[in-house]
Amino acid sequence: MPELAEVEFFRKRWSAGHGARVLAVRLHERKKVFRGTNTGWLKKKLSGAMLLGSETAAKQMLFRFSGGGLSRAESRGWLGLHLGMSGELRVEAPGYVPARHDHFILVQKDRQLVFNDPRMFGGVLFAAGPQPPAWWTRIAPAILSKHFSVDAVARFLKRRGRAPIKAVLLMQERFPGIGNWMADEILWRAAIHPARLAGSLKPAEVRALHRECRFVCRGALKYNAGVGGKMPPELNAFMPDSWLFNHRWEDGGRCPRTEKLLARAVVGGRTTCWSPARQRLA
DNA sequence: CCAATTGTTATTTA
DNA sequence: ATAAATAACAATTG
Repeated sequence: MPELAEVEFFRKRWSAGHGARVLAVRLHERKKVFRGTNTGWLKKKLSGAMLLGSETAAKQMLFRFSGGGLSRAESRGWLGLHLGMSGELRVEAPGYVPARHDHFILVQKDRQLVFNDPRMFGGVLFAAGPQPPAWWTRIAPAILSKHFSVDAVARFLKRRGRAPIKAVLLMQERFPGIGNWMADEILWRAAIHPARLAGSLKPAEVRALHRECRFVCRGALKYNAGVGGKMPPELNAFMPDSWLFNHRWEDGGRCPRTEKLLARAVVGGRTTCWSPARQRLA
């Protein structure tokens, strides 16, 4: 489910708890989402801590804490959440009883912040120290930042020249936050067939790809991230019908620009939707 | 029972 | 050695 904008959408839900203390941490320590994380330590550090604020980068979320079990020298706690394929964040009432797949809960006086992930491809990370940890600072610069230049994209496409462009768009090291539907939306707008080899794109196509990456990120954030309270299956209600998004899963769906039938196949290992009338292989 | 799923990573293949 | 393809992870739904 969660790509760039949905991740931002879920982070905003938990911002209800900014400025409030964590009274208790509830977690299922043997669950896969805690792989590589010391849950006893995390629990100790966060109990009594103040949730200061949060941010997103790509598909990651970072929540900042102070106080609680953190020492004076550590100063800050850094909670990283990744939603994987099926994760979501919710806010529940103080008396809420954890349900199936609620793997991690921050209990506050007026609410409970719930991390739920049935398939557990997501993850919970934690670090303590004055500066944010490497797993956060190493995330590639955002597509909507000035570091995402046509040149950088062109160089990356050359380096990954023999892979299908669809697969390359999913590489977080250069296209942070892009997921399956955004990649298809970008290629559809740029009129590039998803199976084209990345190294075969002409300069004009690389420029179009760069432009549409930014357009789709902006639009996704505008339509998906700012809408309060609604769950993702309903998010598409806010996407314009002029986007591929609203047609891509529907059998017999038609391209909003050509009205011709859309095609679906596995490209680069993922189910891919495109408009054969707009996106040609040659 | 089979196939599908908006993600990532380890392993295998080329 | 490098990069691309594939399998695996886990749970649920159709």
